[in-house]
Amino acid sequence: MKNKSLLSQYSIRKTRPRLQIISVIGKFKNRHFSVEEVLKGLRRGKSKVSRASAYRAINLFSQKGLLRPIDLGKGFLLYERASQKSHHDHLYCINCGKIIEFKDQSIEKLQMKVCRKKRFHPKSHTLRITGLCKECL
Amino acid sequence: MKNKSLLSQYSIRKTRPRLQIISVIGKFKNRHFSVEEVLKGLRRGKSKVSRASAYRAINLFSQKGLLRPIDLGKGFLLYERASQKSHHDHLYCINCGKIIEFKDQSIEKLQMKVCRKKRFHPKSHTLRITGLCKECL
DNA sequence: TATTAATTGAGACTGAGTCTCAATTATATA
DNA sequence: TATATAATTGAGACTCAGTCTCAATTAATA
Ligand SMILES: [Mn+2]
Ligand SMILES: [Mn+2]
Ligand SMILES: [Zn+2]
Ligand SMILES: [Zn+2]
Repeated sequence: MKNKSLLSQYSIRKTRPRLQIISVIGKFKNRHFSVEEVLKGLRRGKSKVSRASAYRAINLFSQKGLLRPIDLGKGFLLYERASQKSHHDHLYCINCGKIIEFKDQSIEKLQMKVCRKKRFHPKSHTLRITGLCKECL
Repeated sequence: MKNKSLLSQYSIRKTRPRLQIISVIGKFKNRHFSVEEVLKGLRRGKSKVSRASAYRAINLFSQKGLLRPIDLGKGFLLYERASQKSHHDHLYCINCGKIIEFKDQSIEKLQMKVCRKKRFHPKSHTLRITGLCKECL
């Protein structure tokens, strides 16, 4: 089945909790989601997966590259399916919560340049711009 | 005295807790610091300022522009004196915790350009690059 | 100095996330 | 397929940063 092969693809051992979590995540489509939302989804589906296992699984999935954590400075992390789109950064509307994605290759290049100058070896970066979207004026 | 005038400068009402907090912050020099570190500093100096007041004061100072919050994704905020240097971004070494500051006007301009294209009104941004500093290879 | 509004401290509380450990389950091998 | 071994799980206690409440205190101002 599809979710099982997804886990093998990322060399993650297949267990019932993990498959249920993957299935809930699938329902979010393209949305960014939190671990607590995954937990709610599990509960709605009568799944008994524990909070600890949900956090463990989602950390593991991020580790293995299946998910990508997104830090919008909300005090908890959001996640997105890594395979659905490649690296990008986010605009975050403080009024309505909307998340706008963008990708800017020139910014990325300049970041690399800064790192070279400082002899810094980047592992990851977060560029988040907070403000008001056009609907919120 | 110096700290009192600092508070008037930012139109912040002068109270003993706030003056003690400012004085502890002064001791950090240029270092980025957390609220809990300020609290430790207060305790070391036998001050009885409460945790609630420390958080309240530091939020107020950030509001008023005396401090600038820095989000390194550690699960809590750090702060720096806003007047000591103008806006800049950070490289953060995951191995030794070192924070390297940088300022890149071309990156800032490209960010504005992204915002214009998306009709987004930026209020603030965080660009943090996480990785290994040259000492940590 | 008296009035009024802002600030404070104590400690209970919240929310996200981690930890422990005995019980369960997946995988590898015979 | 049965068994051994190692990985995973669930329950709930726990941590840590930060917030809240509210009566008591204190600052600004006249
Ligand atoms: Mn995204
Ligand atoms: Mn800085
Ligand atoms: Zn909006
Ligand atoms: Zn380092």
